[in-house]
Amino acid sequence: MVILKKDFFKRNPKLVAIELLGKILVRKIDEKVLEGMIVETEAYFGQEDPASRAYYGKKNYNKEMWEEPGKIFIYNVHNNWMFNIVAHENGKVGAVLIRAVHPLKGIEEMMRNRGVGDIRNLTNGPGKLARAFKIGKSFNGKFLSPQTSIYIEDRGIKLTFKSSHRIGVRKDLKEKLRFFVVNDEFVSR
DNA sequence: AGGAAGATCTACT
DNA sequence: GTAGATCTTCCTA
Repeated sequence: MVILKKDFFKRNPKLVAIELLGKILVRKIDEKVLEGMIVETEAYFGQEDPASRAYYGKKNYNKEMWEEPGKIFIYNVHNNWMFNIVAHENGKVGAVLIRAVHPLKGIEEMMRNRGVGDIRNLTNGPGKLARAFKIGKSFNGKFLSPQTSIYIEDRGIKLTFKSSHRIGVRKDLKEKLRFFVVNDEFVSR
């Protein structure tokens, strides 16, 4: 039961994306605890990556990708908040997008936040999980930690995973940078 | 002011 | 499973 710290994210985003699978996303809201196991991620690099938010250089809306690993990076797409974690080696740029989690605890609360009764539809997409966990723009630029009420735990779970190309992007790199757990019903699509 | 956006929901063939 | 409309936020590449 280890809380992931900055060092974990201070590596190649691809590696971080892979190792994030099976980790537990924990969110505390007042007395309530929400937990979900991460089952789908995508890695994004800096200016060399045409699908990355950082492709056009440092802007107001993406500057977090240049900042310290372990920070939360949030942006909006079609009225959905995307929950990313800054991850890169020293002097580089990058982030990992959490695309889906497997709900473990606080499921009723997630249903309330989402306005949905079907558990399979609760957190199987980036915008959905953000809504279920009540994650919005206000967390942008904050560190993952118990103090900010969002953090990630390692409980030693290891799972088999596969990779594919990233979803929804116009131009992708040759490399496959989406990673997902095999046989988990909460993987998106 | 206009448009694009790494998505989601609904309503179907 | 796929198609089309549409929620809002943030940009002007």
